[in-house]
Amino acid sequence: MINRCFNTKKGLLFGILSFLLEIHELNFPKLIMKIATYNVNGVNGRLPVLLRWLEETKPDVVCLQELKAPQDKFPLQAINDAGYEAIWHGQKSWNGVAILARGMEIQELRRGLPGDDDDSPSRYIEASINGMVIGCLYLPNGNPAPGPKFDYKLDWFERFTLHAKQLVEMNLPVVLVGDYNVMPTELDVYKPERWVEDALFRPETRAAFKRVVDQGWTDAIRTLYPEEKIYTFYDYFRNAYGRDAGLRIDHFLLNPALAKRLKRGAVDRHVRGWEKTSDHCPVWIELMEA
DNA sequence: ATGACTGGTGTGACCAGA
Repeated sequence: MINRCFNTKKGLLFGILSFLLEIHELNFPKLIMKIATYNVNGVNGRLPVLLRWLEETKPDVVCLQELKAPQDKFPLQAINDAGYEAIWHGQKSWNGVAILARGMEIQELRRGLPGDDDDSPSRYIEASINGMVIGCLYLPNGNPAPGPKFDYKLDWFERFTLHAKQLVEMNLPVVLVGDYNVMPTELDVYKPERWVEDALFRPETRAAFKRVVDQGWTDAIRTLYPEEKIYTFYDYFRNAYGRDAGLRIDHFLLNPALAKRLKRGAVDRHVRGWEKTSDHCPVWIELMEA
């Protein structure tokens, strides 16, 4: 078979090319790094969906939000069996964030933001993976607004903004990814006029998001799709998914060192149509290796 | 505009989500 293959010029060329590709693969195993974010809305209740999606799309790094599980109820064994290492910051009933990585070491840098109280909700975890800093966040919802919950959202945003300022200027690639609970512009809401009073879309919220971006961050998905309606969340109510009545609230912010490596990205919208699914869709980007 | 779903908790006319 091989002899016959190399008996022709075409066959020989094919053989050489295959050999070179193989060498290339061996020396540069990760030309593309795929990073995903997924607000699972309960990591244990969502486990079959999460594992199915991991198997289907095989991201290299995954940021999860809304684990809704205490620290000792994180399904580590199932995640390991799927081929992923994990660090997580759990909490009883609500919140909770995790970072998963396939075939790479995860070095935890911090959990919680500078200035958080000791008993603050589990909304931020940060790690270094393969020379890249990854901050996984679950920003407070803030409703009803105005009120103490909205004040808490803006306070959290302020602490996050200060931390982001430290990271954006680093000479390392940095991504701040997760559920921001912000629709940055009218293009990110199916019906903007209905949401102007909502904590996810109020002028103060959008202004807070803009202050972070203006530090020098790149909103990866909006950069890839400058004009398109693209949603990452659909309410369980009123057949929102079927009507495409969605919101874009899950974001990747890339610092300048990383933004130049952005190649592709998309929402795994179909996952929202699965049985027992989250109200959020997984979202992912692909980065060229430096 | 309202209430419609869902997960977690642990049976609460519960809470919170977005």
